[in-house]
Amino acid sequence: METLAHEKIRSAGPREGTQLSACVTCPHREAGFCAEAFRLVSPELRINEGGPKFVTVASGKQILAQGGSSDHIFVLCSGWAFRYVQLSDGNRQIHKFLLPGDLFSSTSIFEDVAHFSARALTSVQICMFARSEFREKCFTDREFQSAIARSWVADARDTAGLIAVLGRRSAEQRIAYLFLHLIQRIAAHHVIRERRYPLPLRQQHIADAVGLTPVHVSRVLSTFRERGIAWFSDGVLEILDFPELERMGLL
Amino acid sequence: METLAHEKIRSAGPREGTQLSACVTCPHREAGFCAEAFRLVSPELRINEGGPKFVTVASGKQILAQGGSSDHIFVLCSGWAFRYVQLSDGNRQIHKFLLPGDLFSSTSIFEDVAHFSARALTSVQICMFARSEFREKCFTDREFQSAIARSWVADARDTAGLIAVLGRRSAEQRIAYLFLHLIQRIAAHHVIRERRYPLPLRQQHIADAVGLTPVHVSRVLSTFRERGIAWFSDGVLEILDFPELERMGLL
DNA sequence: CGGTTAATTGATGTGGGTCAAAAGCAGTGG
DNA sequence: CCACTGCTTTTGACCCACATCAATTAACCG
Repeated sequence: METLAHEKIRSAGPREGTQLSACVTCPHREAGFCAEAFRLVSPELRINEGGPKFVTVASGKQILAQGGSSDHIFVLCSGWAFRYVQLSDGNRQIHKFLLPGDLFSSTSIFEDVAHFSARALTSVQICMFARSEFREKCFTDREFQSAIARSWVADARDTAGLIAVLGRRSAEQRIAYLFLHLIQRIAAHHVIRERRYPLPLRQQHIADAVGLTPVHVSRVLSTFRERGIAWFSDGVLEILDFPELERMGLL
Repeated sequence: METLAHEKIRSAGPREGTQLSACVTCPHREAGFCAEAFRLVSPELRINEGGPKFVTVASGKQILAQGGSSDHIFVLCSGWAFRYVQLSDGNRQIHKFLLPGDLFSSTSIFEDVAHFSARALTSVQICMFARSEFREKCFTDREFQSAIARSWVADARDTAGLIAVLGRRSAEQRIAYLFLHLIQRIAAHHVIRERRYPLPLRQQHIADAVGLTPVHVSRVLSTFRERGIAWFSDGVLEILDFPELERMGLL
């Protein structure tokens, strides 16, 4: 269990400077995202004295462990990560991919024991806030509470969608759904050129997210290519026939 | 689409009286539950002038329609209901069974358009509160906000569990999980005798909840009977070998 | 007593899992 | 520059859990 405790933790310097430098070190150069990460948490929030803590976690490393507790709220500043449930048989089920600006979990504001694990997909920068501060702000700041609520509602929506997809849809529909879902979220931050989306996943992650085996994911992706629907490789997804993908992936 | 608009809506009389009479008419006689239903919403909450509205909905009727909007929050007072997502191909995926005392959805406090449908499983009594009141109380009443947060956290937990089960578990594991999950929730209100639990579901509902066909659910339930694990029929679940069920249904 | 809805059971089909081999590719070190 | 290693993806052969289709029974009900 190599969780955050094992990672280097440093206190942030001046906010603007730290954000920008964090972005520069991010492998995806998502400078625009870092601002997003703080829109939610609002500028005057402070942990103890020195401001929020920043943490860098290497690609593939575990960030949170299911059942573990922390008195911090995590916000992803740069890079990608994902939340998952670890099953007793060693399998895992990914239930959310985290993009810069996302809270790791909005519920973590009110629960100290995490019911999920989280892992870095790329090298990531994380910002940590004291739960007590966050919770207090939830009572006193209406704007803040609304922001949390929006994130909560979006989460509930996505989650219900994923349940429906896992319960009722075929392999290709599941993957189409996942692609469409991620595309939407990426497009919300990014300006996209030529329908090419950065998607730093392995086929294994897709499999873990939609309840298939990596072998079968590979086969389905092959048919997507043959049929001229979408081309996924090396962390880039290129959409060739959007209407068709949408037809398959729509609930 | 026969939603609530088509149902008889009447204003509540004196609270205590109405609650109790509601319970008497409930086919499951869950008198103890109704108190639960109001623990969350707290006694001094009022809609407009006349107090909360009560609604009775017959078994099998739709209560909320996905995409529909309402400016009320629904609380289930008696009977069972369920939330589901309606798919474009006519299938549905149940993602939560509602027991007396449950909010239909805690997110509905902050979203006016529902992302799910809801239907009565038995004849049910529902209590409706104005969203504006609910939301306001969320800002001003810490106790209330904590209660909402608890319900939210529990929901997120259950939801993550269900996703894992749908993505990674076999038919019998899914059904075992569902049984254990419901048993836990029932036992939280009820005193249970002889491991017999009232579960007013058809096999169709089980199928819709765990992503199987009713035919296959029937087969799995048969093996549960043959193996002396559990006996489900006529809305009653009897557990014969709890350890075995738990072994199968555990995440 | 027919009509309806739920559950059971059997026969058959198939989507996706499992197993295994091979190929591509990046990193590493000599 | 090349062999070696580890990781990911691809491909093929085979299998099985669950779906589908269909017929039968059971329970309920006006």
